Order: sequence, then C-alpha cells, then structure tokens
Amino acid sequence: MARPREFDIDMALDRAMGVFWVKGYEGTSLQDLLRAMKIARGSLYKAFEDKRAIYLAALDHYDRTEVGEGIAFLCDPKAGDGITKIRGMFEAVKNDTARRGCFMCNAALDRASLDADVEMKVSSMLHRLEDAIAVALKQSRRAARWSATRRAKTATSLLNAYIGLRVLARSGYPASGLQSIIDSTLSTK
Amino acid sequence: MARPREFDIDMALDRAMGVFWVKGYEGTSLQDLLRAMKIARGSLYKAFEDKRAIYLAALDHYDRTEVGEGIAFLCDPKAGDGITKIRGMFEAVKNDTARRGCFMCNAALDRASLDADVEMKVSSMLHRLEDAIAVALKQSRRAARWSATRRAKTATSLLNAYIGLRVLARSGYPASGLQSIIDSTLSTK
DNA sequence: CTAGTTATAGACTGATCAGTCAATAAACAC
DNA sequence: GTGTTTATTGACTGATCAGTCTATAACTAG
Repeated sequence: MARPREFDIDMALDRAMGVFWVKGYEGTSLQDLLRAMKIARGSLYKAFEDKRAIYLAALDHYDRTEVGEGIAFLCDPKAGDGITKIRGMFEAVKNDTARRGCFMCNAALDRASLDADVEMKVSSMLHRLEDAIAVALKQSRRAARWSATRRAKTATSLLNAYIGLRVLARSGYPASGLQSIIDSTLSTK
Repeated sequence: MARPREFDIDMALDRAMGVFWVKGYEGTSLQDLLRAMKIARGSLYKAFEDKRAIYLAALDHYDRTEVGEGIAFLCDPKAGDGITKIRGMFEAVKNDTARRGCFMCNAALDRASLDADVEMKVSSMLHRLEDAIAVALKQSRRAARWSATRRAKTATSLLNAYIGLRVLARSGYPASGLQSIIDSTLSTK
C-alpha cells in the first residue's frame, strides 16, 4: 500500500552503533551517521525521531547482539564448565585487538549520568550480565557447592573485574597486564 | 613590564576540569568553559592554545590534585595499615554521593583511543596508581611477607577492581552492590 | 490505468560551534 | 608624563551542527 523501506534497519543500526562506539555520543555527527548507515537524511528522520533515538536504538541493538550472545554463552550448560566460560569471556576482551572496548561501558560513562533512559538500559544490561555470571558459577564444579549468596557476591565482583578489564583494554593497557588481571581474578575461584 | 593576568590559572583549570568531568570532551562547548572559568574568550585563548589544550591541562590538573593526593595517601606509612588505606580508597568511591566517577576513567573511555596525548597521560596515571597500591601492600602486615611479584600482580588486579567500581558508581549502580564488591575484592587480601 | 501512501534525496534553515581580531586597559621601565 | 608589552573584552567569522521541508519515486489497492 506504500513504498517499502529500502534499507535494512538492523544493519543500519549496527553501523550506527559502530560509530557511536568509537566516537561517543557527542563526538558523532549526523553526517558521520549518514555516511556509516549509507542512507540519506530524510530516510533517517523517517525511521528515527532524532539523534538520541538512534543512540538508544543502537544501545538496544548492542543488548540484543553482543550482550545477548555473551549471556547465552554463559548460561549454556553445553558450553562447558562455568568458570571456563567466564574465563573465556575475559580472555575475549584481552584478545580483542581492535580495543574498542565495550559499548555498554562507554555508554555508562559517556551518557548514563546525563540521560535517564541510557542509565536504565545500562543498568538492565549490567544486572542481566551479573545474573548470567551467577548462572555460570552454578555450573562450575567448585562454585556449585557454594551458597547462592556467595555465588551472587562473586558474580558481582566478577562483573566489576570484567568492566575494569574493558576500560583498561580501551585505555591502551598492555595485554600482558590484562592477562595478569585475568589470572589473579580467577585464580581463587 | 606588562599587564598581569587577572585570573588564577589553577582555579580556572579546576573549573574547566569540573565541566569536562561531567559533560565529557565533545559534550563541553567553549561557552560552557567560559561560563565555568569566569573569563572572556580572548583571555582563554591567550592562556591556552585551543580546546584540546585546555582538556590536556585539566587532565594534568586532575593528576596533580586527585590522583596525586590518592598516591600520597597510599604511600604514606603514617596513614595506617596498607590494606586499610586501600579499603579507604575504595570506600571513598562508594561514599561519593555526587557519583561523577573518576575523570581519569572518563578520559580513558572518552578520549584515550582518539588522542595519543590523552592515552599517554592516562597510562601514566594508571601506572603510578598501580605502583602506589603495591607500595601500600608492602605496608600491610599480611602482604609484606609476599613476594614482590605477587604484590605487583595483586596491585594490578586491585587497580582493575578500583576502575570497575568507578565505572559502576557513575553508571548508577546501587551503593549496596558497591559495598559487596569492596568486601569480596578485599576479603582474601 | 488512477489514487493513496510512504520512502528517498538533498537543498535549506537557524542555531551553535571553535577560533580570530581589533579596540581598550593595566601594568612597568624610563 | 611616554613607550612598550601583554591581558581583557566581546563582536565577528566561516564551518558545522541537528533537524525540516519539498519534490520525486516506488509501491498497493481498486
């Protein structure tokens, strides 16, 4: 009954996310977004209300893809021992040569304190990631015998270490240092 | 022999730092800076080359004041037991009701990957903070008996936890969660 | 085919951006 | 006092900002 959209909105969102990820919210101009998303100004404003709406949608996209994948991996009982899965998640940060860090962490520092909707989305992701870590702990030979409280506390502190790693990785901290953090964080678990 | 500067450059820098801290580099306009620093445009450009130079100077100012103070506290043998000092540093993050986080951490995510000079300054602060934590560990009853290597590794992982705390605090994570992280991070030390 | 609907393209708008400049002011040397 | 030097002020500049609007295109229902 009407002209269909010519671009894939999920792919466009993925590209927008990439720009926000690297340049931050204020550092990204509409022009940057248009170039990356490969659409014209009018099309963008048909699909999204404004720049902020694109950012929020990109954050949701990150949640569905990157965070969702991580959570699924951590919760998957067929993916191996819980601690091994957690270690895998940490090692992935160390091995990410692009060093662009974590879009959720960037959003936490960049926008959460200035935009209540960003804060909500970040909080939700953090909370669900923490829960997934606790689930993985329950699937670990050693931690399965702990109390649920202890597992929850450990999950919180592992989430914290994960965020630290992400920040240090983006700041240019050497990989050897990251490895040392991973080892000492997971050695007693 | 010439007209003296009317404003205190260190106070102006302190105010500029406050704005960058809250709004980030790109989110801060020259107008924001002028209002906060309480000087006119011309005066600002006599004192600093450009916006980026103000940011770099504000980062140095943060290093001299906040980071310097923290390092001095951690290294001061009269300030008490090493672990207690480290715990104090962590508790201070939890008790910072303004929740503006840490300017160095903000810079690490916001600018370090886009500006080599910022990356250098951030790296320097991280490294010196890590060393100060190691010094504090040497002043702890328990850790003094450890090998220097073990203390260094522990310092790295404590630095990591500290950064995580700073990010979570700014993201709106509840204080009870921060407390739990502090407790489990320091319980085995 | 025509009518109705929505997407696309990119020119356009007013606001704001970082940075410059010329006039004026305040200091010191003499 | 005069001359020199540098700080202050705010008007000004051209570029870029986010967002709007109009003309055109692509689709379906009938």
